[in-house]
Amino acid sequence: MEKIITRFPPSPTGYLHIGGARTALFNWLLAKKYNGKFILRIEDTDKERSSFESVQMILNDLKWLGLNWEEGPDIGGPHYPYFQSERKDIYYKYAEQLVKEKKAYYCFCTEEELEAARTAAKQNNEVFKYNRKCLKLSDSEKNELIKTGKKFVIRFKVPENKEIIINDVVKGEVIFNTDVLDDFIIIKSDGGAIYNFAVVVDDALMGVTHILRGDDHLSNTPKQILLYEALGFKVPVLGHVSMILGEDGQKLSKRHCATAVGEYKKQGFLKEAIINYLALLGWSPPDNREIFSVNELINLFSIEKLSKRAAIFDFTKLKWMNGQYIKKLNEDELFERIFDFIDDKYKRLFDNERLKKIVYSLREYIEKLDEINKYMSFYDWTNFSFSDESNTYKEKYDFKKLANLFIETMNEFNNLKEKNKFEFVKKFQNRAEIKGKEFYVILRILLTGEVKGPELVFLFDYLTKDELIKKVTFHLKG
RNA sequence: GGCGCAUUCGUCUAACGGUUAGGACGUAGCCCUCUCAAGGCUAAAAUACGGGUUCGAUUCCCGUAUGCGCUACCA
Repeated sequence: MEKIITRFPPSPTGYLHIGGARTALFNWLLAKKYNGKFILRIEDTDKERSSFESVQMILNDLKWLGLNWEEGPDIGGPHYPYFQSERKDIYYKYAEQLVKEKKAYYCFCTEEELEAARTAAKQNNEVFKYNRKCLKLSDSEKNELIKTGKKFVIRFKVPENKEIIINDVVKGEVIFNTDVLDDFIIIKSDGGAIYNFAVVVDDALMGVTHILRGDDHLSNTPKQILLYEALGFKVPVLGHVSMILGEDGQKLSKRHCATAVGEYKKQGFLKEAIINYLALLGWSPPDNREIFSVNELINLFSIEKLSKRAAIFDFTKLKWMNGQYIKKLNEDELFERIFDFIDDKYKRLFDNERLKKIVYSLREYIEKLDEINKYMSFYDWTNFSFSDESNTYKEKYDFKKLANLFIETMNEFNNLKEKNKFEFVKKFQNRAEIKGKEFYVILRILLTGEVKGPELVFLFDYLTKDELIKKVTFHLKG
């Protein structure tokens, strides 16, 4: 079997979009599954909108997700260069070839002329198609125009009334008639290639065998197939995956939630969770499972299970999945990955060993790494404040008195190791004379000011006797 | 406007002519429990509409509706 070669060709007009990441993932999974090759190519034919910063961001985010490539702009490869902006000559060469074969022609019509024709067509309720004015130009007329320095573009001569059949591996057979197309431009007046031409030349030259991309490209595909055929290239396997939408069914945008992969990283999403969630958005596994490691995804991935439907991005489910991954992390892994998210305040309060254990004790409470600080205050013995929910208890009990009792009792213990903490709690309960569950509510308020939170026993596990006393002392300060 | 694609619980999806239409997130309830989470169990919740084809349609075909995409010297 021929080696599978896939690619991801982002245009560097911003950060890596979550939808782009999914497209990259599908292509990457396909390449990995069949021991193929995954190529990264930068589509920066539009100089106005492209930037080098974007290239950097996109590369970083892809690397962070673990979607590595065998050929690309930073590492090179046999089909160098991997920036389309540096491949101008190649495109021009192939365009000239088409002109020579009379499959394409020079067009000297100005943008203004075309715009006028377009608006005229619109007014008459007609479909605009380029009128092939320049196709009728004689060689001498052409040469004359070129001599005067008149700018020109190269147009592809679209065959008339021909059916183009796309055997899309996702959508199935899709048929277009060439009559809906007009002679589209392949080379701009500045000599640069238009997207549809550049992709075809690049994919063919780079030996790309399978293309999975957003279905916004489906309508471009007949043009591309025409070009493949005209250039004598083999048409690769094509699959158009539906797009990712926001909760209102509109294209996913910042209005809905974060769209940049980098933003998810910043919020404390694990790359495993993002990969897993994205894989399930538009693809389904053979069984009912939902949590998959990257290797499992590589094994299970198949084009046949790609969905035709557009999918709405569900931030809540992503969070749930992220929580699942966080819970699976061991103490060291969690600490390493969450460290940068922890407030310096807490890093000063606890040494790393203790901080690691404390963070681990909170792993079931967070769905994103950046939520950790919200729960860290539970352990903060340098601060205290009553929450609103504790008000009714505040009226019922004298916390000043309880605090004194707490400290008095605590001082009878050298430390809180092992059984001591339970003995202390029992002793304190007896002296406080509060029965059953209510006692624990009171103890919780006394120690944290809250009526809810992580298990109280953690406090006795990870804070020292002195720290607990200091914490309770806040009640005595008026 | 033209062309194309899509349409199963609120959301992601399974069922490739025969199922009580399955799972997951979310929601609600119960259990566990010092609270909250986590976990376990249970419940409510879907085949857009109208025609065919067929013994039988979520599934195949044709319309309609709705949504989306393309229709650029953007990608």
